[in-house]
Amino acid sequence: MSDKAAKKRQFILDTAKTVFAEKGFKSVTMKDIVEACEISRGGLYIYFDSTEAIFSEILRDEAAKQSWNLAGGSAGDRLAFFLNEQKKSILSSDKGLSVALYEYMFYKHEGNLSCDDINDAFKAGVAAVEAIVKEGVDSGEFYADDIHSAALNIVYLLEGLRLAAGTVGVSERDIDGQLVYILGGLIAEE
Amino acid sequence: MSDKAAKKRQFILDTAKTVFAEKGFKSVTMKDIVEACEISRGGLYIYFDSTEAIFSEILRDEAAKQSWNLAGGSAGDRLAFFLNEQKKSILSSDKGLSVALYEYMFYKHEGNLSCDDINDAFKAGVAAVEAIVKEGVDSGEFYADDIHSAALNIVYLLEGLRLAAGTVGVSERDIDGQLVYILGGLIAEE
Amino acid sequence: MSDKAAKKRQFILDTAKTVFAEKGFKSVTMKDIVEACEISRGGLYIYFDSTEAIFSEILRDEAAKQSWNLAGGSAGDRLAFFLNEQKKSILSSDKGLSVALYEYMFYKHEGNLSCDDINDAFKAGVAAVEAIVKEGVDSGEFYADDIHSAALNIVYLLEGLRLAAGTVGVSERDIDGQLVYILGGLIAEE
Amino acid sequence: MSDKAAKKRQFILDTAKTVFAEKGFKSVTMKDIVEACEISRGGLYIYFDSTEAIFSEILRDEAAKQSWNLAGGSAGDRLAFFLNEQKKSILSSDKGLSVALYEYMFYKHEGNLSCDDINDAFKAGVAAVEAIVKEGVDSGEFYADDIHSAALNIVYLLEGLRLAAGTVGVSERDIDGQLVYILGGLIAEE
DNA sequence: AATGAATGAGCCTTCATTCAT
DNA sequence: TATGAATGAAGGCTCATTCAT
Repeated sequence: MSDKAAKKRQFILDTAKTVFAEKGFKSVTMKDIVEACEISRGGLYIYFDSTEAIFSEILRDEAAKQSWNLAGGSAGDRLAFFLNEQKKSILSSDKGLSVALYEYMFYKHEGNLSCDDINDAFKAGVAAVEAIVKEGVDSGEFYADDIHSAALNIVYLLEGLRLAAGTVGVSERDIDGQLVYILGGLIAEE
Repeated sequence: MSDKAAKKRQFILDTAKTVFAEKGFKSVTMKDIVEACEISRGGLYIYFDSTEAIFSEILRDEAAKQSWNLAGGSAGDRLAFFLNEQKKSILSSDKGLSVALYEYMFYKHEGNLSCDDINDAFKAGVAAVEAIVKEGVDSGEFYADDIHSAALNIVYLLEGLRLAAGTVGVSERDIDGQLVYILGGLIAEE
Repeated sequence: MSDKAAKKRQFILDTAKTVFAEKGFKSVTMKDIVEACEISRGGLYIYFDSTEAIFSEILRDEAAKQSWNLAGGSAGDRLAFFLNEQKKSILSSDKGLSVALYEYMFYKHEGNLSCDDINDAFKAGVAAVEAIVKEGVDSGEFYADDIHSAALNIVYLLEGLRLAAGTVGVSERDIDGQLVYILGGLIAEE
Repeated sequence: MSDKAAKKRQFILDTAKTVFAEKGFKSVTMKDIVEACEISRGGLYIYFDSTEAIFSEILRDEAAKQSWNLAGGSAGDRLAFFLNEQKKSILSSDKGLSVALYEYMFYKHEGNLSCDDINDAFKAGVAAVEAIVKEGVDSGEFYADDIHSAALNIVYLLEGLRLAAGTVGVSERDIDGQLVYILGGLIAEE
C-alpha cells in the first residue's frame, strides 16, 4: 500500500508540476490540481494540505535532480557546460516553472515566511559557480580579482536573464551575447 | 469638481501603491484598496475598474517620474550616478513595488496579454544605458567590444540584483561588489 | 420655469419610452434612463422616484392618446378600422412597449399591487369593442348571441396575438387569418 | 450516490418551481432558491449554474408531463376534454408558473436568444389542436373553412385568457363563455 | 434645479476545506 | 484510502438612493 501511495503521491507531484508550469504559482488552486489529476477533492487532501505544500515538494524534487558538479574536464569546460545548461533552461518551456518559482518566492517573502529551501538553493548555486571559478583561477585558466563577486556576477546575470525570459522575453542571441561576456570577463584579462 | 476628483484619484493611487508595495500584485483585492483608502466599495469603482487598472496607472506615474538622462558630466560620472540611483532603489523600501511589478509582469505574461508599457520601459532602460556606454566609448573613457551586449549586461545584472533583493535578499556589500565589477569591465581593459 | 420643467419631464418620458421599448420593464434601471437622457443621477430623481413611476406615467400618456371611438361610419367600418389599427400595432416596433407592459403587469401582479390603470384600460377596451359589436347587432350588420362574450373574444384573441408577437412571433398572414375569422364569426351566421 | 444526487436535483427543481410560481422569472435570484431549498449558496451551484438553467429544466419537465393526445373518443369529446384541461390550468395556482413562463420568454426574446423549446412547444400545441379540428372536420362533427386558422384561433384565444388570468384576472364565467364561443364556431355553422 | 461623487446593500461566483459514506 | 457533496467565507460588481455643492 505504502508503495501504491508513494506512486500516487508522485503522480500528483508530476501532474501538478505541469499545472504550475502553465499557470504560475499563485493562480493555481487545489481545484486545478484535482482536475488535472482527475482525482477527488478529498483525495488530494490525503496527500497534501495546500498548493504551497505541493509546490514546495516539487521544488525539493527539482533540487535533488540538480547536479552542479557534472562531468569532469577543465574549469573552462565545466563552466561552458554549466552555462550551456542554463541557456537551455532559460529558453526551454521549463521556464514556466521558473515563473512559478518566482511567484512562490514572492509569496513567501510577502508573508515574511522563511524560505530556506530557496535560500539554500541560491547559496548552493553561488557556491558551485564559485568553486568552478576558483578552480579556474587556481589553474590559471581564469582571472578574477574577487572570486566571490565574479561568481555572484554570473548568478545574478543568469537570474536577470531568466526573469527577462519570463517577462519581456529574450532571444537566443541575447543570451549568447551575455555568455560570451561572462567568459570574456574571466578569460580576456591577462 | 474635476480638480477634487483628480485629487481623490491621486489619493487612491498613492494609497494603493503602499498596498501593492506591501502585498505584491496578485494578492491585492479591490477590497484591500477600499479598506486602505477608507472609502466605500462602490466609490472605488467610480475611479477604477480593477486592481490591474490601478496598478497600470501607478506604473505610468512611476515611469513618468523616471529621468534616465539625469544631469550632465562625463559618461563615467553619469554611469556612476545612474548605478548609485539603482543601488538606492534596490535597497530601498520601494523594492516592494518591484515585487509587485514582477508579479504584474508574470500575470500579464501568463495571460499572453500585451504589456507594452513594461516592454517599452525595459527597452528605454537598455537604450539609456547603451547611450551612456556609447558616449563613454566614443570619448575613450570606456572600452567595449559590443556596446549593446555591454548595456544588456548591466541591465540584466541589475534585474538579477533587484530580484534577489526581493527574494533571497542582498547586502549592500553584494551590490557594491557588482557595481565595481560593472565599472571594472568597462574601464579596466585598455 | 414650470414650463421648462414640464418640457424636461416630457423629454424624460419620451426618452425612457424608447428604453422600455428596447429592454422591457424589469431590466430597465434608473441608471439606464439617466444615461439615455444624458442627465445626472440626481436630476432624474427630481422628477421621478422609480422606473415604475416613470413607466406608469408613460402608460397614462399612451392611454390618453388612445381613441377607441375614432371616426364614424357603420359598425362594420369602425370594427374594421379598429382591427387594422391593432394589426399595425401588433406588427410594429411599438410592440416593444407591449412587452414592457406585460412585464409591468406581471410585476404589479406578483407584488399583489393594485394596477387599476391597467384594469381600467382593459375594461375600457372591452367596453369599446362591446359598444361597436352592440351597434352592429342592433343595426343588423352583425350577429351575436352573447355580445359581451363576442367582445371578450376579440379582446382576448388580440391579446393572444400580441403576446405571441412578443415571444414566438407572428406573421402578417397569421394576423390576417385571425381578423378574417373574427369578422366571419360576427357576420357569417345569419 | 448518483441516485441521491438525482433526488436532490429533483428536490431543487420542485422547490424552485414554487419560487418561480410565486415570484415570476426575472425577480428570482439564486439566493431565493438557495433559501427556499435551505441549502448553501455553493451547494446550489453544484447542480445548476443559473436561474435560467433551473427554469429551463423545469420547463423540460413540464413539457414531458404534457400529453396532448389524451384519451380517445370523438373529436368533439377530445376537444371538450382538452379545453377543460386548459380551463383548469388557467384557473389553477399553476397559473403562477405561466407568468414566469411569459417573463422567461420575454427575457429570451429581448436577448435575441433562441428559445426553441418554447417555439417547439407552441408549434406542438397548434399542431395538436389542428389535428383534433381536422379529425372533426373529416368526420363531419366540425365545420371549418381554414383548419389552420381555426386551430390558431383556439390557441391564441387560450393564450389571451391565460395572460389575462395572470394580470387583470378572469372569472370562470368568462372562460366558459369563451369555450362555448369556440365550440359554437366549430359546430354551429352547418 | 442640477450635478455627480459617495455610500452601502445585495447578488453573483469561486474555492478551500470538511465529512459522511 | 477514496469520493464528491456540502458548506461558508471571500471577493467581484452593480445600482438605488442620498447629499454637499
